[in-house]
Amino acid sequence: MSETSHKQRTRQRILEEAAAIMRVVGTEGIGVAALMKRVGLTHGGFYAHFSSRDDLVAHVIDQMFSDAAQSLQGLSAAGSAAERLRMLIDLYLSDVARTGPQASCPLPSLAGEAGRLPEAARERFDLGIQALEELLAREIAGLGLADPKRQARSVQAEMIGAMALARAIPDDLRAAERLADSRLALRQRLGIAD
Amino acid sequence: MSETSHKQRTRQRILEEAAAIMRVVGTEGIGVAALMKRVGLTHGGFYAHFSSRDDLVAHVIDQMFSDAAQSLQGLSAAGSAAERLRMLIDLYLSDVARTGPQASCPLPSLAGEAGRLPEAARERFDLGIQALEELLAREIAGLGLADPKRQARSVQAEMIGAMALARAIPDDLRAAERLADSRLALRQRLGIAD
DNA sequence: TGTACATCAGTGAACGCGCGTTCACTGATGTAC
DNA sequence: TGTACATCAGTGAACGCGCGTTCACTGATGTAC
Repeated sequence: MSETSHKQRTRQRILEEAAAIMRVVGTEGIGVAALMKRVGLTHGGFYAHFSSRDDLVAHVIDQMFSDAAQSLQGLSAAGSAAERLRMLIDLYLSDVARTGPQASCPLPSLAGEAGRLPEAARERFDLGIQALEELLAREIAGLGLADPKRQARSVQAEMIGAMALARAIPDDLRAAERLADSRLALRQRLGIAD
Repeated sequence: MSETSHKQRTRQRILEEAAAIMRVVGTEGIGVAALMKRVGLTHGGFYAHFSSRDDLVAHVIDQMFSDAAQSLQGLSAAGSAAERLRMLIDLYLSDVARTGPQASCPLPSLAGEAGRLPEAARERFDLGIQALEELLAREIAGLGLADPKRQARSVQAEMIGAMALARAIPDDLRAAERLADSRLALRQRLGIAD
């Protein structure tokens, strides 16, 4: 018998598949049946793992944020605050994150619909907003800039807006250019353009 | 007989009602029957005005952008480029726009789902992105700043991200603070804080 | 080691419901004489 | 001015469909003896 039971592992597979899909198509972009088929199961079994579709969505939001947090994990070790911020910006606004959103931050694609999410999901979403805000504020404080909290919120707004816009632009080249523009603009206004 | 026929006026009423609603709940947030009821008609009559729901959505995107353009119309007359930009930022990121999105820009709430919109709607959305980008670039060029196009894209990203995030935050006070933060940050980095 | 049985993750048919769409009809409006 | 008729915006019942959810059942797994 393993620590994590077969059932727990199945639940996790459902969550990860749902997170990957909903990051692209939104929380209403896929149904229970289609999701379970992707996992390789039938739709009836879904309710052995989640009490309702809304319950799934709430947990998926959590999953997305912990995926994103994990992909930023390696960062904390790097050298100076400036280096860490440059890496964070380049990672967050990378073309990989734009086109293959496997573990990218859910904020850009879901912020617009957050207000209409079920209550539980909305609260978790808000926690995710605050977590990123605090992470940014900590690093910006490390740069010695004035008013790091305000700066962090402004930077967060640009990062999220830039990614949302880039994904909305049909032309691939212009979309990529957008991200490059914001990567540069952010470095410049934080004074960390090397 | 008036210039605009009764039918044309009805069509316009449907479009305006749909634009107001979809700005808040997204393009998939309301059905044909509920929309027509809001207009004071029955759902069957819808197809005398639009060939399908997707057809409506495409025209609604247009409607949203021309509403937003109209609400920025008065701006073009004002004094210096700096004054016009300050007014634009304050209008775009106002609390009125956040809470009562009657004629506010559709970009913040719809950017996240733009990639999944039907083709026609997606293209019109892209035109709206470019129109705002060019408006901003023109004004920023008027300030005499270097690389106004790149600056404009960066500013646009922050404006859209700030509004999307503010709408996603459940706490009213924190949401309003977000907007105020970005209004100030934008003025500062454009060098137009009076 | 081998058999009997309990457990329970997963199956798949069935449900009620709301959706987008169709269509035969109604009844107010405005023109023709 | 008054009547007869055509037009057509809007009505509302009906459709097929996919959704979230339920539930009686299956069959593989692992424990008891």
